[in-house]
Formats: sequence, C-alpha cells, structure tokens
Amino acid sequence: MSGFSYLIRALAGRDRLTDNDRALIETLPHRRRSFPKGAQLVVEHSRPTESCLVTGGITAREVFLSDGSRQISAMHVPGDFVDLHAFLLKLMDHSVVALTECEAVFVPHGELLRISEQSPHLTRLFWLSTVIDGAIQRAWIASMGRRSPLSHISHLLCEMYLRLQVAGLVEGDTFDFPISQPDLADMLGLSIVHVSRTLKELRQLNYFTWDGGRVRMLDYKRLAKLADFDPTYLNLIQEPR
Amino acid sequence: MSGFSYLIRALAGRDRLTDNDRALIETLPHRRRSFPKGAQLVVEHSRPTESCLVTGGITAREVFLSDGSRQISAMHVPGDFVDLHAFLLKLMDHSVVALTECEAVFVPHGELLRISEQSPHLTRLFWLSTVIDGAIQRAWIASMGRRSPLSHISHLLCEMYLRLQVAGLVEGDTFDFPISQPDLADMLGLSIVHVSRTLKELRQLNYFTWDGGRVRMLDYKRLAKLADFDPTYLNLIQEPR
DNA sequence: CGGCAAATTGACACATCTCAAAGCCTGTGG
DNA sequence: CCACAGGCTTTGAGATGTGTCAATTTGCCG
Repeated sequence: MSGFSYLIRALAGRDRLTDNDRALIETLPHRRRSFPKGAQLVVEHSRPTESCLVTGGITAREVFLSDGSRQISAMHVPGDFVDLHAFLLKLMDHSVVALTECEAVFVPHGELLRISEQSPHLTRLFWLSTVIDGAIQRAWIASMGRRSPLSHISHLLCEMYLRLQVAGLVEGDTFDFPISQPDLADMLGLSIVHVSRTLKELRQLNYFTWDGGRVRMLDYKRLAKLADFDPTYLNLIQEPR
Repeated sequence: MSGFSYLIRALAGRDRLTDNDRALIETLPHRRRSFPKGAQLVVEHSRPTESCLVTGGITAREVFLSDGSRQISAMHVPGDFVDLHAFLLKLMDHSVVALTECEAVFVPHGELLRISEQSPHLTRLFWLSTVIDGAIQRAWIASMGRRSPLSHISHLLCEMYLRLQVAGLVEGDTFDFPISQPDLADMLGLSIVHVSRTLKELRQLNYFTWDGGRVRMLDYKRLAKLADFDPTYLNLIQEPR
C-alpha cells in the first residue's frame, strides 16, 4: 500500500480523480518517517523544503505564547496534507506535533512546484485541501467563541467522526481517538480541570463512550443536535473542482 | 484606478509580479457592486458562481448558531480576495457581511478556472492568499483560546494596523476602523458589556486612541508586547512563490 | 514493582455574563 | 431647525462559569 492511498481517498471523496491525477500522486518522490508521541514533525519559525502528509496517527498544529501557554489550532488525520501550507508560506508560523505515535510522508517542494506547473486539476485539488483546512478552522473559531464547552466537545467529536470516516478509520460506530485531556484543553482553550468536569457531564448523557482511547458513537444524531453540527464545511461531496 | 489595484498591491508585497501576472489580473472580467453597512455580499448555504474581492470598506465572515448567537471568523480589508474559497468549496459554509459601507468586485468562477489553467504562477499567488487567510484564522484561534480579552483586542489592532498598511490605508499612525462594539464582541467571542469594559481598561494604558471610528497608534511597540504579537503569520515578505 | 503522566475531585478565587437602566450619537421626518 | 427613534456605549449589581491550587487516584510503561 502506497503512502499516498489515504490522500487519494480523501481527494477522491471531493472530486473524480483521473488516472493521470492518481499517477502523478503515486509517483511523487518522498521519504517516509515515523514519530513518537509528542515529537514535532515541523518546527515553528523553520523554513521547510518539504511538505508533510499524515499517513498514520493524529497530528496537530500548535503555538506557544510567551507565558508558556499552548494553543492547538488544528488536528490532522491520515490523508491530510498537513503541511501543504509551507509550500507557499515558506516560513512556519506554528509547529506540527504528533498527538499520538504517527507516521508521515515528506514531499520536496520542488515536486509540488512541478505539479503546479504541470497539472492544473491536481493543483486545484491540493488548493482545495488547504481551503478545507481553513473551513475547519472557522468552525473551530465559532466553537470557541459561541459554543458552551459541552457543545464544543460534542462538535469536535462529530467532526472527527466524519473526518475519520473519510479516511476509512471508523469501524461500525467506533474509532480510535487517544487524545489526552491536556491536549484537549489546549484545543478547546479551557483548563484541564474544566475539560475533565465537562467530559464527566457529557458522559452522563450517554451519547457516546470514550474509554481506552477509543470512541463509540451511541447516538450521533442527538450529539450533533447538542453540538449544533452542520457538516457543510467539511465538503464531503464529490463535484468537479 | 482599476478595482484590482489593491489586490495587485497585496500580491506584490508577497512575490514579484510579472507584467503578464498584472495583465491577467487587470483584464479579468468583473462587475463592481456597492453595499450598505450590514448587507450580506455572499450568503451562507448559497452556491456562488462568482468570487468577490473587497475594494473598499471592511467585510467579515459570519455564522449564526441555532440559539441566535453570531460568530465572526475573519475580517477583510481592501485587497483581500475574500471569497476565493467559494471557487473551490462550491457551497458556502458562512456569509460575508459588510461591517462598514463597502465596495467589492465580483469575478466569475469560469475566469478563475481559466487562470488556473493558464498561469501556474498567478494560481499559486491566489492559493497563497487563501493560505494566508488560514494563517490569520489560526492566530485568531490562539487569541480566543489563550489570550486575555485585553491582549486579544491588542492583537487584533496590531494585525489590522499591519494589514491596512499593506493596503496603503494607514496615514502616519492613524487608520479608519469604524467597527462597533457589538461586532467586536462577535469577533472576540465576548459579551458586548465585557468588550466595553475591556476597551475602557485598554484606553487607560494610552497605547492608542480610538475615537469616531479612527484609530491612532501611540505606542505600537508596547501594544505588540501586550498582545504577544508576532507578525510572521501575515507573510509580509516578498519572495518567490 | 516503581515512577510518572493523566484523570478526578473539592474548595475557593476570579472572570465573564446577564439583566437593567441611563446617556449619547446620528440620521430622519415633520 | 427641532423632535424623535434606534442603535451604540457605558455603568452597576448580582448570578454563573471557569480557573487555580492542592490532594488523591488511576493507569500505563519501563
């Protein structure tokens, strides 16, 4: 199995891929690397010459403020071309960190440049993937500003449920999601203590279980209602782009 | 003066534009429209066939939750190709609203498609502009999660100061910024009352004045320090992309 | 088995929201 | 030119939400 199969799956969910598109992706020169939990795949203020794509595990974008506090601004699952941004931004404004043990594939920027010169269609699909990241970030902003912690966590779980489905990582109604409460707190913008209390409250509703790093969706519909969840922003529709 | 001069200025700040790039932009078919304060330029859940570019005034992206609350996830100034997203996303996950009286230019998606087929370089610059929007959103997420309201507002003012400078809309140390406190509250994720109190506290520091919709920067350096502001994410550097 | 990070709980402090009222500013119509 | 309406801004008081600190328990990994 190629390191690009998750990516191909994710893109194919948004637009029909030609054989040429597939071939261009599958023949991309790259190197594969593994990272332990907590390792940084890409470091803030660095100037990468390659962009990385998650092929296993869960990664996040993080920044640290000068008082030592941390904020996570995005989570990425297999198939996400996490660091495509760097191809255009050049200088990293954040780090990419492994929230679980994970695996990623690194593609030289020169190859991305070549794709952008040779295949307008694939370029638009790569562009699309960065634009979907932006849509997810806007949804996170709405959650942080206007959802209660209860609703915010619910929204996050609904989102991850669908995103992991795209990657084919949901089995029935369960999926691996071994995210710690400290990491969760840094995503939600809350204290660890409050995350713990909110999860307790949420568990009592029995819309899902979450033990041993594995989530089981018991009542997605009610959870989505509690979260005021509208999946439009995930662009889960296949259409010409 | 063409409706595209702000855009050209913004792009030229990030990479050297060829004569061909300029010509392609300047000859884009388009229509120009004006909007009163409060009008929606693009409506949530619609399926635009054109993308809009702000050429005057300030616009924002907004979403409403089912309880009636509103969150603003981005602000856009002249030169920002606000709705370039829609070219790829197809279905709007938010609205674009005029925070002040404003003017915008609408470009048909067919023309953007043509550019993406004909000019890889300009395509990358358009792509870049959506990726910078994403970087700004990540900075907003960090502000919402981990900055105090005092620091959050300071950060926002530093950001707008630099972004309006790019557009050439800062005169000396002052710029128009006629944003109401209700709108600010919906950006910051706070109540109107708290915004009022925080602004009062901030004014007492004398780092800036803000009367009659006009901001004067008195001590940008101290304000940036209070905000923990690092402009890296705005990509204000000209380099080959 | 031991050690360390994660998760949980309680008590208390503090930040922020809600509600309510008053003052201010601006544009409009008489 | 004035009166008025409506939205914005400010202020106070009290309720609620969330953070901090500290201690305990749990669970995992070496």
